[in-house]
Amino acid sequence: MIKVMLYEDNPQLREGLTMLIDGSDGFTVLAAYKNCDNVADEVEAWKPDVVLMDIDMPGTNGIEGLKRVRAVNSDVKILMLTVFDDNKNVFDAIRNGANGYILKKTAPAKLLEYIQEAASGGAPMTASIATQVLKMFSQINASQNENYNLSDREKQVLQLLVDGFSYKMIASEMFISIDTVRSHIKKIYEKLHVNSKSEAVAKAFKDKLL
Amino acid sequence: MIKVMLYEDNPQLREGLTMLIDGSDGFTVLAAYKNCDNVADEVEAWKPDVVLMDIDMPGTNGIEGLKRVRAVNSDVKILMLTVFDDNKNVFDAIRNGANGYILKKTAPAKLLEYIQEAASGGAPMTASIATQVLKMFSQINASQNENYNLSDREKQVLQLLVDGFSYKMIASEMFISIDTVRSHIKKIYEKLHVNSKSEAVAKAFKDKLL
DNA sequence: CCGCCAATCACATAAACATGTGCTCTTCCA
DNA sequence: TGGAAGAGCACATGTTTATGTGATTGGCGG
Repeated sequence: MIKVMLYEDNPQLREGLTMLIDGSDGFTVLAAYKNCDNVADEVEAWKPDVVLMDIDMPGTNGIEGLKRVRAVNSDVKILMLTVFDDNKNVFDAIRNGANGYILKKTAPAKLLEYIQEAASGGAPMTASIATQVLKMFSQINASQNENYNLSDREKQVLQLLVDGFSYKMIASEMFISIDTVRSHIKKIYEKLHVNSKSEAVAKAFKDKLL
Repeated sequence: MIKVMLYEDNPQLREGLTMLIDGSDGFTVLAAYKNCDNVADEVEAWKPDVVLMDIDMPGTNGIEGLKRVRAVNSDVKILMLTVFDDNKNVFDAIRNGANGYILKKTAPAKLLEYIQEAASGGAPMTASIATQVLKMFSQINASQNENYNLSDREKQVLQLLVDGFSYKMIASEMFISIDTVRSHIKKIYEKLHVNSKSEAVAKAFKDKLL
């Protein structure tokens, strides 16, 4: 029996969902609230398996509610429920440890399926939400790997520069003379098209060279 | 009618999938290949709506195949198909523009549903895959924000340092004297606990200060 | 076998940086 | 109302970087 809690401000929807879920085999609704003002205490008291959390609620919204629950409990599964698949909320929800993110227009049968999946450790999400997530992901990793053809030795030097070593320190770290360090660094600058240490360091991070 | 292409090295599975998909209303299989060696040409020739691509194939694997298709066509929907929900492949697939990622053990009815969703612009994925994705996401954004209490002016200066400006350039950019730039930077170093420009730049990236 | 290139070292010079000390203003708030 | 903190400026000194020119060695491929 999967124990569910519900946070949804709209009375019709709250009742409808309660009836749907509570009336289905294998599911029970422990409680349903119209806002998240005391969500942390309530979740601790009822100890549900899954919490369905509307995002757009007056007062404490769903994202804030999510944070409060996660502050005291990282086990309970939390499914975010929303009308729109807008970018910012999806992002915030994911970042704060939501287990899934589904649209309100989801068909009842699907919804039960999603709750089931969440309870068993999966991360259900509507396909349109998943699209958002993938898009964000590829944005994050869009930065491209130009190669720059750094030699092994040059990569070592660059790594040490990034770690904040001075020429002198690099020399003693690598058992070479400081003048050799200079040559390597000059070469690195040419290859990266920069002309200062900090630009090289910045580029190393931006282009994920190391 | 959704036009599907198939890349799968296992003959049984290839035949099975072909029959399943081709035999279902609203779907047709244009072609099925056992490897991706000429995937780019083949996809260009058949112009499918959706490509089902196995990841583990001898010769050109699915990820490589994905890349090749994406090099010439960014519209066709590509669903990756695999036995394991292992981290690295999921990551690579997403990064290279896969539209969805599903497990081979997915039930036939589900599979058709997923193809349908992909064709209409969604990003279907098995719940276990979605879990992986969310996990990666929160890892990426796990980096903690120590604040360091940089003032607005100090943040500006740090930003310019990161962008490769010299003290002189910063001074003229901010309409202040070079000595003021020095004071700001000394203060920044104290707050970040570093003592060189490149360390500050590195820290700015690592801690996502800007 | 010769040339190319990475890696090593040397010397020299000018510019940029790091650090210290000390001085005004203004704003904010206890 | 007085002190803390941010912002601005000045001068001084020593260190580190950036850049140039040039040389030696060993490996690899045509």
